[in-house]
Amino acid sequence: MKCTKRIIFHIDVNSAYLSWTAVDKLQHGENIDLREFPSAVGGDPLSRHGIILAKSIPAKKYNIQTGESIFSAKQKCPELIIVPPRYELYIRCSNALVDILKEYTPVIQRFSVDECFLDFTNMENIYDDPVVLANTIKDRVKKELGFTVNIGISSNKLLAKVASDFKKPDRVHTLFPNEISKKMWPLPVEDLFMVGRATAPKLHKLNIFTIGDLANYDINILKEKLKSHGLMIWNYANGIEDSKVKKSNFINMKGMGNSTTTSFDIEDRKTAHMVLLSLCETIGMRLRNSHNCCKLVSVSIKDSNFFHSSKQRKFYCATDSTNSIAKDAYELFDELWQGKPIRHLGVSVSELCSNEFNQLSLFQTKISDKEKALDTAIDSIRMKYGSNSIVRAAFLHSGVKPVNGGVSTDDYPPMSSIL
DNA sequence: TCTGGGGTCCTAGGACCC
DNA sequence: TCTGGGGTCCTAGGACCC
Repeated sequence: MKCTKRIIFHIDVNSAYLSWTAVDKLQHGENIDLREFPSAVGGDPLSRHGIILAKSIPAKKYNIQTGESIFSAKQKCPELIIVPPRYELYIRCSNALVDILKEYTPVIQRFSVDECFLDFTNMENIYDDPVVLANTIKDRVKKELGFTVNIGISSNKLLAKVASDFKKPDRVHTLFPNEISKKMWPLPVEDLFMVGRATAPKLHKLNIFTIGDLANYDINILKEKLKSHGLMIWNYANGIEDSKVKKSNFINMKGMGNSTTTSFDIEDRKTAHMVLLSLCETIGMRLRNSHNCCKLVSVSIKDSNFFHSSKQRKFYCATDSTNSIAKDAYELFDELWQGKPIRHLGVSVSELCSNEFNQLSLFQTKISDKEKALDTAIDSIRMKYGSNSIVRAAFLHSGVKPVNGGVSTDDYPPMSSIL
């Protein structure tokens, strides 16, 4: 069998949320460029969303970490500039980037809002040098869109992704198999994809500190200590990975969820139910929008001490009705909740199936045609006039947002944590 | 003024069936 | 009548990613 060498790019927007805000401000006449100052995108602490979502390169010098509280970031750097997140802007910027990338290859996987994989295998007749091509793309994005990207090039997705994480910003790096020992093995093991907060200390205990240590470790011991995860990261450390660059879409989506940290602790069942309903509104819309039904509903609670619990239940009849999902969510919540003050509530659905052949269960009553028509009518009003254009009476004067999570009318694909 | 939200996959224990 | 095991499904929790 002929074995052609694959050419994979991984494109990563540098400090995406922050850069996109910076560029937008410059385009709207502001004369300071946030990227040149210690700055960050962060939520509002008053509504208990006060964490750092993205930081500038100067902010990085103060050891400010994504995910840490704004409070602690300000202690590290009192002059840190904080700007609020703007998700609609990010989606627009992400789409603009992908529009450019599509001109170079149709084989694109959107891995998240700011990362893509591109496949250039068997295209050497069109592009003879991948590094030249990557520089062309990088410079064009910078010129036309105003933000910078890093591009990693290799023969598989894992190595391309590691390469794009090398020196930033505005760079192209290669990491082909013959460069692994020189460029990847000296890096700390926590720089490897899938070695996170829990795995790193376990590896340190085994005297593994660099990716090279991991690559050359006894695979049998790793498998014994870390099960299948041990084998996977050992393969990664050796550059072994062969997943395809796959077009992401709603068809292979496994589940969807919606959750929120409320601005105050919830202490009564009625308010909790209302928040659950507002979360179900968005899930129902997204299900119907993607022509899916779900068979499993799950509710999660984080109490004011940050203690998590969850409960799930299977439907024997797949549904996309907001009301029936909400009804199940209420029941699950009532069985789960111990009465402690609630900080965060979530609803998620999984075991999705197409809504075309909706099998009716013998044990559950049919969702009435009337209810279906109502969901559809509400969806179209919200698509047209916004998600708050139509609101359930129960929410009036309640202080609870009637629709939580917003309505996505575009086709921005879901993200993934697996290659 | 302390700690978000949205995904996927894996594991372990118990139920249940043969 | 001294305690089997294999398989599958369900559930809760945890790990990882962005």
